[in-house]
Amino acid sequence: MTEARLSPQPPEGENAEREAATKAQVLAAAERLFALNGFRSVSVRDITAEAGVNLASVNYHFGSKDALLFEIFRRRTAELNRERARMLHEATGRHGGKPPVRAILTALFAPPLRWSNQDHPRRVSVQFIIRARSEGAGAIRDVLRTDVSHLRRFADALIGTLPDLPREEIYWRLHFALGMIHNNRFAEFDRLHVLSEGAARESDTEALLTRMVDFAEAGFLA
Amino acid sequence: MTEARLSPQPPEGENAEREAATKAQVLAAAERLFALNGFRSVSVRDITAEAGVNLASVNYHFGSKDALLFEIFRRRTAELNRERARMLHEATGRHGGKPPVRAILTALFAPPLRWSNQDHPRRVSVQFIIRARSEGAGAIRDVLRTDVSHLRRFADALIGTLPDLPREEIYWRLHFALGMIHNNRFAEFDRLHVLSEGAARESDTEALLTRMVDFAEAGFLA
DNA sequence: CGCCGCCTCGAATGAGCGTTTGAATCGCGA
DNA sequence: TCGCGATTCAAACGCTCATTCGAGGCGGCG
Repeated sequence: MTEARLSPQPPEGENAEREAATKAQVLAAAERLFALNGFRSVSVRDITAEAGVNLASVNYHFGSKDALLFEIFRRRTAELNRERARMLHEATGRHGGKPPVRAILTALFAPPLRWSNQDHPRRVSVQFIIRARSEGAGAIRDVLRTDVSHLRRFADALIGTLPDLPREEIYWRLHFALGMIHNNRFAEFDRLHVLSEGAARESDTEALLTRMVDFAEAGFLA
Repeated sequence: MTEARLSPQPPEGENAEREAATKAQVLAAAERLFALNGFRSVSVRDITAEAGVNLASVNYHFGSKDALLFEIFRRRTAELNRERARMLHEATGRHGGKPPVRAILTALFAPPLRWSNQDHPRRVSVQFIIRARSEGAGAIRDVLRTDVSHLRRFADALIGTLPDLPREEIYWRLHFALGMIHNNRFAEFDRLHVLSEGAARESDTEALLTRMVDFAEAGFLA
């Protein structure tokens, strides 16, 4: 966890936005460390060391360690939900208001899967969100439990497309589909690699997306 | 987290086995607290207070807090795997060596779902296992990554029943099916309650089992 | 009765934690 | 160049944590 810090001052050069470089470094380091090791295992000292900034920066810029976690969570989920909603909206337009199940599921699955791509800038964000969802307490848990507006779009789209399926059934199947995504943690992939003796790899994102949509679509149309 | 302890000496009376009462109390309290609040959030003091035993008991009986976690994890996963293997074995016998997909999936899903029943003695164990799987580090992570012997039984059964489906595909779909179970955390159920406005409740275990098997079976037969 | 393992106890240890503090430094408009 | 608000810094604070320690209790056996 304790690692030597390199280049404390120059912010790696890749990022164009320059205002509040310290804040951005903290956000990036914290997201990465939280995603890999969880919230309670990572100390403020770990974060500031990795970011190459002073220990007090976290409390100065974010107020507390909890607030920092929530801030990252808020940003990433908003980003993810926006992308999903955009894809759902596009699919709705493409299909005259009633997108097929396959298009709805693709809008749900594609964003987190594409983010998981090897060289995607949001590579760790999906892992972060999954961890924050399951480990997060307090404010995060409250949001998870009460804010269902994002999911409702998808539930409503499915209800419109599958009018003969009882709503209760649709909610359950949506729950199952979400479980399929949340299981995409590094550790689970590792187990899959071992079990399949290397045959099943998640590196081909589009193939995995097709697989997941196939599976879930069949479940919804059962 | 800090709670007044009641009846420190008499072990609640319900449990017949009396040897090493302290050890058993610690195991029960730790499992419950870990399941509800996670590993890092729960202190040894919380556990011993809830169990009504001395602070030093954990280190005396188990060596360390980490070892305690691993011990509970080992016991519960062994128990769960045994139950699953038993059901798979029975289904295999019932169907002359080639159980249908539905029977295989039922053997996989039924044990954790039945444990989740309101008045089942293993009610918190499923939540504990799910949390330990996602939060556990060190020894637990190693076991998760390398010990696939239990899953292999199910993968092999599925391969035998679906000889035309590429093995790689079977491994992926098994991965998806496992995700459906791991998503059965209290917080996710809460969200489902809100989304469905109370329509979807997990209290009817057998109905939920049928739903899950229906969904996953369709995915496998797609 | 007296000894001896096993177990329990209260107390202490030292490390690590999140957070606070007040001074130093920076960047920039006047 | 000066002044000032925003930021960064090293240091410390107070607290909680897992773990350890040595003394004491207890039960069974000689």
